[in-house]
Amino acid sequence: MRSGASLSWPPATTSTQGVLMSGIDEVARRAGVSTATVSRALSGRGYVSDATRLKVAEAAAELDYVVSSNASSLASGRTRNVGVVVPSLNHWFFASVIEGAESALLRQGYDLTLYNLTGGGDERKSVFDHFLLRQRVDAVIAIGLELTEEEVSSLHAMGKPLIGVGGPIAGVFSLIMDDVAVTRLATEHLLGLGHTRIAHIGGDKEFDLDFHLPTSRRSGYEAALRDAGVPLDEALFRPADFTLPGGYEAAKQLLGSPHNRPTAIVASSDEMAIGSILAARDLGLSVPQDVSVVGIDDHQLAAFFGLTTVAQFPRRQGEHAVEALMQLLEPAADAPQSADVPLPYELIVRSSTARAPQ
Amino acid sequence: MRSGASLSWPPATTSTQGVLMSGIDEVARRAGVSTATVSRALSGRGYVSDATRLKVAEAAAELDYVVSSNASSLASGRTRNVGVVVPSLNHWFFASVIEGAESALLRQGYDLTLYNLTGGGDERKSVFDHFLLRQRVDAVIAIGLELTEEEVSSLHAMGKPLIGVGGPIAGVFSLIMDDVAVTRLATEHLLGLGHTRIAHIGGDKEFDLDFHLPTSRRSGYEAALRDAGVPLDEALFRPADFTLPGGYEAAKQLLGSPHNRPTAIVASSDEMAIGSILAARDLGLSVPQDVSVVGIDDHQLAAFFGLTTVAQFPRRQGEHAVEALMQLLEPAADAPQSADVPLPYELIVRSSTARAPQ
DNA sequence: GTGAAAGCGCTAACAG
DNA sequence: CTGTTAGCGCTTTCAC
Repeated sequence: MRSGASLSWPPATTSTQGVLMSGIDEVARRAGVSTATVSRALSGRGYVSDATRLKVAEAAAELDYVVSSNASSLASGRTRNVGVVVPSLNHWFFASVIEGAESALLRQGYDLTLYNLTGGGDERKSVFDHFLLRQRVDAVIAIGLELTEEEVSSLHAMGKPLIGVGGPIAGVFSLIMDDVAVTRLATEHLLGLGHTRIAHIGGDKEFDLDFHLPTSRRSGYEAALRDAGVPLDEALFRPADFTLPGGYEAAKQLLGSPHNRPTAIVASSDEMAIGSILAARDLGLSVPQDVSVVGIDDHQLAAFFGLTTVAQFPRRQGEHAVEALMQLLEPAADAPQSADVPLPYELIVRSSTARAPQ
Repeated sequence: MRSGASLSWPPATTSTQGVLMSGIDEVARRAGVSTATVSRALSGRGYVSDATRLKVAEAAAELDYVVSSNASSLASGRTRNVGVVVPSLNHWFFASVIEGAESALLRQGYDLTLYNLTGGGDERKSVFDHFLLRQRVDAVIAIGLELTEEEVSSLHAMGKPLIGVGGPIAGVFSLIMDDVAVTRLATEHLLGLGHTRIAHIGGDKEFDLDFHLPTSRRSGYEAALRDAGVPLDEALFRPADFTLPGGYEAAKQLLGSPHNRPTAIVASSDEMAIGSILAARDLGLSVPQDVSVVGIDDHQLAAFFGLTTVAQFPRRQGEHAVEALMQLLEPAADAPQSADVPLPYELIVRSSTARAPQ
């Protein structure tokens, strides 16, 4: 159970602090300047001569000085920390957005504190009523979450920037994909290969409550068919829950239908698309000879399954959210780019799609 | 791109803080006591009469008072925040441990700040040299990471408790599975079904550098065979990288061998086991009639694939780590349980294993 | 049990 | 460009 170390800690001394914590005044003394100058030199805000800045930097390095973020935050009102709220961690999309945000924040010297709402209602309430309000974060990023007006306005009242990723939040700046266009592209790929009986596995109502993502994607699919003059067929739509097993079930139904079996499937997520591929196999149908499958995401397993998909680059979305935040948080920044560019997406053709049979 | 809200924030006023931030003195005034009493009443440390405590709680509630964690941390030296360092988020095991830790911490009123090292060497250095030292965390949990002596000792010097999960760290208290026993159990399950040509897909050297996990698992496999009097066969071992594609490749080699094809496979992870199942299918072999497969993890997809596996409950490991930490961080705690209990594991039999053929 | 007062370690005016 | 001087909002001795 343990690797030879005892649980008690610190080893022997019970000093509250570690031993070698040098403070700003030690650095000041060593560099022969005032603490104010040290602060300015190290933080970069305010005028300091290059010579002084160098001396200070040296002194700080020699002493292994690291600012106390608490003292700094208390004095300045800025924490250099952002809160990230997610519904769950065990999802490729959320995890990827967080990874992107985390590395972008790290680069800026910011910390990321994570609030995972998997637990349920109580957790959510305490996060918004308590945790996010204790002056520990400068801003919050909400991923794949629809916030209530109350939640938005309490953050709002604290003067904390809030940015949404993966779904629009009423009255809040959000990064969202053009879901209509994405699904249209996937569908057009299939139409271009000569398919006309194209099924769609979309999200079910439950998901729609949050973001209308299922609806948007479905309308992209329908628009593509309409433009191509292909009649819509209710029987070719199946709702599912975005997971692999869900996609499997839905595809089984679609592909098992005795009449007019679809020759292609557009799934609203790669996991559902992979489930569809497995369902086809279990029915003895081959992909892509008998049925073509296209997903949306470019999930880590997509390549392995040879899945044709529309990539949506979630890591980049996380980075993007951070960049947008920085424009608000760091007025000094040279505003490298507006946050107003559309999120990129891209059709990646692999081996799960081919010319329509016959 | 945006949902109707402009990027500028806060809406109009440029006040650095929000509007309605009540401080401890307002609470004190309203409750008719001193700020010191409010602090004691709300934090629970120090003597306060029940009557006073109640009055204070009411006043605080009415004012929506939330302590400023920075001010509190600066004054007390405790941050009520723990740092969690992981190699990556997009892994079932890591994400699950974090989820467990996060919810346990939330329950204790602690925040979790995340340090994801996916980026590479530089990132890691700055996390350990800078981020973890700025007095923002009371302790750190390292998941699936081998820390260098330096890294351990700098945390150590700060007096910060450190606990490892998913691998032992030299000289540091760690939660680890009994990997030998786990793999032995999986192998014995197969032996009990009459299999004797049992292959093992383990981790490759790269992973062994960190935790000797591959080696431990392999020796559990070998011990089980030895005890059953089954001779070892080098040809029945294949290293892989713990991923689904990796398991697929390895299983293809194993199951494609012209002579003495194994009738069963023990994989060191569920993803590799699932890869093995897919490989068997692609070779036209059926699972479990022709070949049995058992994994280790109880990954979220295990049930869908009918995979027999040894569950290792990573969420619980995260919670467990937090409990151990709390014993150090909160002396007042009634020490409910020693951290010294072994981590639980459990064989879950599904449909990927059956009696050996013939 | 409760209040008064002295900081926690840094930043931000303000002078110079 | 740099130093002086006040705090940031709490917690915590120490008296009472």
